Amino acid sequence: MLAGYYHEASDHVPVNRSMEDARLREPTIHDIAQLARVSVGTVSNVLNSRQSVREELALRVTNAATKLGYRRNLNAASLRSNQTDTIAAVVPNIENAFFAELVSAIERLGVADRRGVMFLTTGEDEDRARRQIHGLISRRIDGLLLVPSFDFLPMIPELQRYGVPVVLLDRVEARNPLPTVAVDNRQAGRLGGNHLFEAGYRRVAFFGHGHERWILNQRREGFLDAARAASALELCPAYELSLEPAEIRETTVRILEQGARPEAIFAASNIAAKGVIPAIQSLGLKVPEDVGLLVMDDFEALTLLNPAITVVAQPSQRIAEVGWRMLRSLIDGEDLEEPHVRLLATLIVRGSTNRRSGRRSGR
Amino acid sequence: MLAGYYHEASDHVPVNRSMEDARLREPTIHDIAQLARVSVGTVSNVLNSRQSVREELALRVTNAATKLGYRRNLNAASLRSNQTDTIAAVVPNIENAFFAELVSAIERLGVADRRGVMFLTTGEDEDRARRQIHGLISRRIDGLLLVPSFDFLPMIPELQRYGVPVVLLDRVEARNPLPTVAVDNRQAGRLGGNHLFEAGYRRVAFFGHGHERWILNQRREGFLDAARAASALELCPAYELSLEPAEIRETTVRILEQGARPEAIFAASNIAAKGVIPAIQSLGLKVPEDVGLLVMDDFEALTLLNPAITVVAQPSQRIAEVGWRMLRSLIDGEDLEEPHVRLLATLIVRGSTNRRSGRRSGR
DNA sequence: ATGAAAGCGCTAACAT
DNA sequence: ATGTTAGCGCTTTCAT
Repeated sequence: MLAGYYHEASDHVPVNRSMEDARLREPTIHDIAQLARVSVGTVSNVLNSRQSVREELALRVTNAATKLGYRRNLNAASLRSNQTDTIAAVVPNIENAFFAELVSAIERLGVADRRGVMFLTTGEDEDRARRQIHGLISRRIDGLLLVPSFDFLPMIPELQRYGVPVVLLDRVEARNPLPTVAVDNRQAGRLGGNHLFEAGYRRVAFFGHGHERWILNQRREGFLDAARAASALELCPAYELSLEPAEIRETTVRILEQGARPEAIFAASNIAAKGVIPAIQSLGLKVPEDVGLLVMDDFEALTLLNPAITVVAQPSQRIAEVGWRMLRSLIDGEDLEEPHVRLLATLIVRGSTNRRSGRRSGR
Repeated sequence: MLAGYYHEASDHVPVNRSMEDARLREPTIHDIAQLARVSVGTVSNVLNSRQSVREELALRVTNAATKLGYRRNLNAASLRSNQTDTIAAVVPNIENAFFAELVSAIERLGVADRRGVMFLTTGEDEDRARRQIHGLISRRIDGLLLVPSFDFLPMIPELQRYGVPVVLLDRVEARNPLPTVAVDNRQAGRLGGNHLFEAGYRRVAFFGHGHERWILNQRREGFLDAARAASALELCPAYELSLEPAEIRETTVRILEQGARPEAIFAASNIAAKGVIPAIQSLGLKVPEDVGLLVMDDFEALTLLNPAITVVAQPSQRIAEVGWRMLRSLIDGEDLEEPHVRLLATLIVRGSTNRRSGRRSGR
């Protein structure tokens, strides 16, 4: 044996790798062990601050690691330890500002928590979603935060088998086999409705789009709660549900042109808003004098419009935080005290629902 | 040896892991091999369609794999093969629509190419960026697409040492030690300038913001090229550079209130636009009659405004495609025929620069 | 407290 | 064409 991997004494060590080429190869804990004259076990313990190691040895190890420019090979580590320090977040897309915020918040949590985060989008495509999740299983991620954009039920047994805990975010129904975190959509609808009725609007049209019927219904119920409370129910019959994005614009135009034109519009999602706003503009109607406007889901364009649009905002940051905490509990094998969390939406009043003062400058 | 890894018959098959608990454990290629009565080598060959395997055996293997619900352990595979089938994309943030598009495009390429993509953002924070990249090295990713938002030069030796090829996107200077793909910012500035001057505007103010001085200068040079060509140079002295987003609004107001008010504004980035637009609104000026507006970098809000805003758009999709192709070449050990690619920006004319016809409805 | 050695699941080199 | 086996870099168990 020509050039022992360890020093000459021991002899179960590769021949073909001496210290010389440790400068060329990616350094391993063996290189560190050799340089610091300790065993690989000790190196591992020091680097992961696991067991108590004599301070002097620990110093030798960290010095050697720095000197060699060592970077832990997480693939090797997780092969052995069965954890990857990686969690994944799957959302429908990131062009939607709400998901972009959610994803950003999750990433910040990951950085703070020293865990890697893998983001994937499904593009609302079931097949792609399936492949993405298979990829995640192959990478043996520690956990998954998922905004369902497809029928994920068939995936549950597989995820379970591979020990991947899942927390569902945002698009979740009442009863769910997995833990969930979402906004209270009924409260959100009520919040928006109350504001409109309190602002003096009576005949209010409610527009949604049809990606998630169940959520939309919740928002609508909340809106109707508010209408009932304001005794405005009979005055606001003009609401429409589950329109496709493209249809929303046409429908809005049609409804705004009819005899008893709605005094205000509740756009129940940002996609709905993108149909409603051009419709209002195309008719040359002024907001908020001719028609009031309230949108659910904040996004940047709404603050750039003149007047800026009043919104009911989802607490994306809080959703991320609570979801993250729940997922961590599951990863640590703890039980969840409350597997279904609903968070409150908040109202941000801007110019578009200021009925009394009429249009004001953008200031 | 009490409990051999392998079982009695062939003597190298697990004892403590019989077929029974293969239903409980995560299945491995050993389980498949046993069930299909072939060797692990053959299983590996079939699953990775590497060598020619007799069709009957191949079928037995794939059947067994399906039956067991097998998912390849990529960590183990890459430990051995030194490739992870994963590339990473690092961008400053994803709230910026341009980066969101870039990231989405990269992910689509990843799906098509059957590679995992890890996204990370730096939040323009150097320290966070460093940690993110260390995390990527620890995961031994195959390659990196990076939008620099920090001084990445010190990271290059480390990335090189760990054999991670890098392609820089978007924010890149003239001479760069790494391959780059970006829009031709000078051409983009020229394109926007030409359009404004051709539309009849003479006194045009140019606003940028200061995150990437070099890029901004390029856009400004292009704009000045156009001014020179239109002999409008002496008529448009009012341009400002490198303002912070917050300042841009104030500065815009100040300049629009001065005597020889600019007839049009070229907002050289989407961040600049977010200062310029509220400024124009707050003065009650009408676009495009009182002042024309052209923005570099398309984003959604610009189409929702009335009139919609004319933009010079970056080819985010193309940038992603070219960057991806270059990275793949590097991963495959090929040489790049052209390491610095510049792509053309495109002009999208909307209502905000239609000087002659004045304001029109949003249709 | 430290060292030795087994082995995680896979690929690749080699043998047949 | 198929089987056998070493070993990737790490963690972990067991000795000491």
